[in-house]
Amino acid sequence: MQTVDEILKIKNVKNTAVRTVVLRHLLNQEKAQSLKDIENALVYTDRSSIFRTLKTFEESKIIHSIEDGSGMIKYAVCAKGCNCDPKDLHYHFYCNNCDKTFCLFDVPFQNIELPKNFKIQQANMVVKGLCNNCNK
Amino acid sequence: MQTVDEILKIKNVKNTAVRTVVLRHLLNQEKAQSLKDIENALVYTDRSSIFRTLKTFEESKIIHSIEDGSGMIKYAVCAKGCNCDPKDLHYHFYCNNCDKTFCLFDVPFQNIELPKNFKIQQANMVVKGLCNNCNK
DNA sequence: CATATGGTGCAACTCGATTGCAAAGATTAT
DNA sequence: ATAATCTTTGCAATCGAGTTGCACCATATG
Repeated sequence: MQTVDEILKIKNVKNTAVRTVVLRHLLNQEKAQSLKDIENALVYTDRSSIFRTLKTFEESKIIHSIEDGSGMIKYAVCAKGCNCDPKDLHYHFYCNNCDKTFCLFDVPFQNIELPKNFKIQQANMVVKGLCNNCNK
Repeated sequence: MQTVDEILKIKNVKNTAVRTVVLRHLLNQEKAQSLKDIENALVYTDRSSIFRTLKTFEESKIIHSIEDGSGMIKYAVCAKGCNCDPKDLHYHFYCNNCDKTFCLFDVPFQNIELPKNFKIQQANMVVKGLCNNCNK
């Protein structure tokens, strides 16, 4: 696992107090986080600062966003070397029971045969169901 | 193509003025519609009535919703025989240029090997890029 | 040190989604 | 047919995630 400082440096994003604490928080999570999640975890950090930090991180491809249908956009740290290209796509899993969203980095992403002249640029793939913890 | 009356009857949903006009509108579209889209098209029908109609239709599996990342939930009529089970899943395509969302009924949905003990119930799969009309 | 650039915190605002409530319409029981 | 009940509809208000304006502060640059 890369450190906060390493990631910011590689992605050419200036290190600040808010950015450090937000990125550290994201790195420590096993599930994708919403703005609200982060806000609740970092009580002393302002919502709009977190918001802008997330935008910065997303533009710099430090994190990617996921629309899991919960009504809130979730964010997760990109895998090392990720460039958010189609080749970096992966599935996400949303647990209907515990409301967690995971990146399924290990599930191979299959090429989709699009209709003629359709061109893929990104994708938001969310599988919903029960996670290993709730499927009992 | 089934008629409005047939669909409502099959899905056991009472036929009303609003339901008829909303479903007819949805059947006539080639792309998935947001609440706003429908509202704009059906000027004389109240927003909240359309909203509740969509909820009713979704519960009855007359339509399915798609989160395409545009910030608005889109709705499309389910294919005949669809039960909104995993077997009925299909990909959606969101055009980054013209903002249309299509159901890709003809693209085979590939089985995804989930991690151990994860169970699929539904999925929201959105491929983003350029549609055949905009990819020129 | 002076100035410019960018980050932060607060408060306000936007807009899609949702709800409360009363009126209108449909259904069922008497 | 009429009364009682349940459902649908329209209007207005509310909710909440996301976003922005602005003033202040921190850091970098000359």
